Amino acid sequence: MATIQDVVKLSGVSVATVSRVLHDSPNVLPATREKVLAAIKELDYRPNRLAQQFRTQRTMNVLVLLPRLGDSFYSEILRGIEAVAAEAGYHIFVANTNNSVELETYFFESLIQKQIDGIINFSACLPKEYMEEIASQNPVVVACRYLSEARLPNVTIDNMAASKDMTEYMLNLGHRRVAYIGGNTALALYRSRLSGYYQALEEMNIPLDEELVRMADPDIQGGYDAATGLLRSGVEFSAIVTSGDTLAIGAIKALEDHHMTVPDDIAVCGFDDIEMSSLLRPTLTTVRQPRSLIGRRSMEKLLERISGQDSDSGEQIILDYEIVIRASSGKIRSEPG
Amino acid sequence: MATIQDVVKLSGVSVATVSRVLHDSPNVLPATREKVLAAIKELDYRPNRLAQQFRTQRTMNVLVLLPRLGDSFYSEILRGIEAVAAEAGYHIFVANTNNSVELETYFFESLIQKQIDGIINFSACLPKEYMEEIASQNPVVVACRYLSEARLPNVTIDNMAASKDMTEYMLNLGHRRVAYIGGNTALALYRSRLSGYYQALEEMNIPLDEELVRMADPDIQGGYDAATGLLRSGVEFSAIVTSGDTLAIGAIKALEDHHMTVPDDIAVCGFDDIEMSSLLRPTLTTVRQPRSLIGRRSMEKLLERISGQDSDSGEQIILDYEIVIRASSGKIRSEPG
DNA sequence: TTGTATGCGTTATCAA
DNA sequence: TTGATAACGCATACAA
Repeated sequence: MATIQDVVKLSGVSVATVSRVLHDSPNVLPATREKVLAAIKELDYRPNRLAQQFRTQRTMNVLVLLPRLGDSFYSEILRGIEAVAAEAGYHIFVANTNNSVELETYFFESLIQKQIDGIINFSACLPKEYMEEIASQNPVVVACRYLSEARLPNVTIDNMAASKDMTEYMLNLGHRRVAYIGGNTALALYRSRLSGYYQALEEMNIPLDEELVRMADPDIQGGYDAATGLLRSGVEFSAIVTSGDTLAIGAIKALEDHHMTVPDDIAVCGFDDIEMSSLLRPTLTTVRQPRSLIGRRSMEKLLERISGQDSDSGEQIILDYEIVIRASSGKIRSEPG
Repeated sequence: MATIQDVVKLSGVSVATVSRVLHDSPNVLPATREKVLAAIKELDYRPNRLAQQFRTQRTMNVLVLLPRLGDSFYSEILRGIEAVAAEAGYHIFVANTNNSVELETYFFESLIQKQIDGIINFSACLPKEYMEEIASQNPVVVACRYLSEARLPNVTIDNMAASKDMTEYMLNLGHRRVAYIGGNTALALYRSRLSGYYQALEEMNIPLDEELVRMADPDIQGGYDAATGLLRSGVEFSAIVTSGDTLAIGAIKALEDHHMTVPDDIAVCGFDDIEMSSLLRPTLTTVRQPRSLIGRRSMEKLLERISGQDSDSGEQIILDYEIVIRASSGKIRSEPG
């Protein structure tokens, strides 16, 4: 690879001038510029990015941290992020944290060390205080995670309200024994959704039965296992609210395997509206998050943080959600079940 | 951030010694090591990665290039890659090319410039010759793409044979008018699968009707549109072979929307065996790729290339596939047609 | 066993 | 408008 020194030799000017040409500095004579450009072309010279980044502390790269790559929930979000990033000349890298604190720490170290210009974090397993500390000094946006109490840029829907709305919808269908299958409440995200369920019950004066509340890995298998557990425990219920579409899909499969019909025997609803949810039979009633917008807003916010315009690092961006009624929730029950 | 110079001042030794301690060099007196370690701890000193990388030309980072992030097909592959990478102390970054030559070029430039130590490329939109050129000088593994003629490390199944087997299976069920919905044949991957279809027809002496062959975007919508086109054209067929599960899923949806039953009216099969395929009704008959193994082997191969053991850059790794029979292909037809 | 000094390729400051 | 030169933080060859 040719270096700037090679260009210097061939063009007969100084490094400073080559650098000026490279960055379209105005104070270069056209003739000089031509000479330099010719040399660059002849040598097929391209500036060494690592050296540039080392020197300038800027990479024009942004990292998106996902808890689990391949969750289709994130693909549309990423498209939103990429659209905004491309416009601003940034490139997007994605990394998988597997909800591992170690991995997340590694990637945040990359940020602190300026190997990347910013992080949009959908993972957020690190302690809130630590995240706030880092976010106060580096461009960080947390999306779809954390409670509103966190003092850092945060793009999300109101998970509690959405879960409450969804639960209320089910209750209004006439269900009184409504089970809940949720993700690990160690994550604020799932805690919020569970609270929404609690609140809906409370407001409608329906007693809470802890037997009906199950925690599961937030995937199809997790939903399957949790629903199986509910059935085996013999506890009575006519509907299941979940904190994720994959959980709902797994639960439906378990119900079917136990010869029950959804929604006729048991009504089910999900959360997220992933692509699959409108394709499976029965189609899934769920909460739709504005995925493209989540992506766009997150990246816009990050760009503000990167360019330093935004000193208020505690801003929350709460986006609208939408309850999507499909087949899995069924119709109104004539008599409460 | 503290630098190595700060450690030098605090510990009273030279940079060289600090560096030795940092890299567990044996030739350091225990007492000296203690002093340095104490200083490092007190200053919370962490080596600047960018400077290290710039100096050593090594990053311990590997990039995985995907044509489209969020395709669940890749998630298990990535787990395989990550498992092998973690063992070797490497970290995985993922980037989306959207099948854009520009983006892919950008990321390969990152490789050439040593911003990353290697690339596993599932995208591969660049001209074969260009890729071969880069791969001959840099650690590159191409996976699930390209023909076997390419002279670079390549991990894949035999797409042609798999597609031929799958088509033969459908023909053996008694179908004679078998349509094909495939991805863009600009990609060798889809060319191979289409050839498999052709070969199966030829070997069984079934005349080829080009009206039955459709090209589509390799997603659900693409499959839906292509199947709709087939139905509207009025051409006769009793089965559809596809070059991807998403295409098959879209096709099934189109058939259902036209009041046809799968597999009773039309039999359908996919390719890849993505997660959804065993969950949708009807469950999908398809070709299963050994995804975890594809990931592991790709990363192993890349590590060999990185450590330079492997001078033979043309090695092909062809893995086994498996035909998975489920509901969408239906049973044997008593009378052909 | 330890220290000195050089260079990696670039940008940026200052002087001319 | 241009050039000389000093950083950036680290690793390492060589000397001591």
